[in-house]
Amino acid sequence: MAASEGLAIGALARRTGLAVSAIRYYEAQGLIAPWRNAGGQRRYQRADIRRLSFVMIAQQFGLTLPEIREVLSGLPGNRTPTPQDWKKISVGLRAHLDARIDTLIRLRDNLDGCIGCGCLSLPKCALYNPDDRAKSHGSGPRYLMGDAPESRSDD
Amino acid sequence: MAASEGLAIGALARRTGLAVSAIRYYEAQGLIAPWRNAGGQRRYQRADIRRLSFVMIAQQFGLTLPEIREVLSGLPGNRTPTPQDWKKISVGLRAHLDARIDTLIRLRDNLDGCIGCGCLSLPKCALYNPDDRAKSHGSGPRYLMGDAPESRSDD
DNA sequence: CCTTGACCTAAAGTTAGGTTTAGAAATTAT
DNA sequence: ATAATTTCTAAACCTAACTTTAGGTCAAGG
Repeated sequence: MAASEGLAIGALARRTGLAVSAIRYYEAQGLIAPWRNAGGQRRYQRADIRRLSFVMIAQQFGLTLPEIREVLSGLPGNRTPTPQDWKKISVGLRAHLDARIDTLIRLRDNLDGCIGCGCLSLPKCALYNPDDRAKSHGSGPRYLMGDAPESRSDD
Repeated sequence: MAASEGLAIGALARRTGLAVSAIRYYEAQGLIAPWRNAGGQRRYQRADIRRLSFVMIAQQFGLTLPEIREVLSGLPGNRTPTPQDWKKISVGLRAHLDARIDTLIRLRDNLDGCIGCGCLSLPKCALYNPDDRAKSHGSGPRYLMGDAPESRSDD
């Protein structure tokens, strides 16, 4: 139990609730950068607990790992982040979340308008053009709404 | 151009904007059930345009394909769905959407509360327990928030 | 010293939602 | 009757975000 040797990966895992394999994966994705001890094992700073916590929260908000890496790059590299530093990058998260909420609310309003109108399959239906790409998760269909129907005879 | 022979898969693809491969995939997932013509090719009803449109909209709302299949099972099997039928299952969508919006708003409020408090890594932070599983997309971490930290010494 | 548990790397496997490819058969157009 | 499209199936491939496995090393306790 050396005082200032840093946390081993297992300890960090217990502190964050993440799997050890996930922490190693995050490192491969450039989200966290431990140093190595004499034996080649990873050692982490206590501040990394907070860093990983931030990653988990940002994921709940729907950000991808590359996006989170981008946000984290807003932290100072030369010193341990202060609460102010965290606050600064959290504001970016807030904006992201606001945008997602707005999109969903607009989608819901459109649905309300459509529930009664039976237009569900017309290309002009508002639900088809939420003008945000609604960037679906995963690697979804590339051709979503690619081209217009051949004629205007509808179904 | 036979009158009542049904739509070929390519025609349905053009009408919906989906890729042919996606339509076949949806069939494999039980979302749509065409019949076959004498030569073994798939033929679709005009009502299937609307069915697939519904699938696309539900996806934008964040439902998974199994969930969509479940919702679609609320349609009558013996006849072509009427606007009333569509309206009925759309109400279910609306509920789903409401729940998602509520979750995000609660998440946002928690973030607002946390931005200043610097608690980002404490297990008791509200952001850790949005009590909805916040079911992340993909096959995410199995151990999210699995067990509590060993001691209460925090970072 | 020796054993046990934690750690290491690299590679392969997993899920969701599809796409791509390959080779063959059915349709449609000329 | 051809030629050009479409469509068919099965299997492999793709991305994201991880987990699992295999085989070997490090660290701590007795």
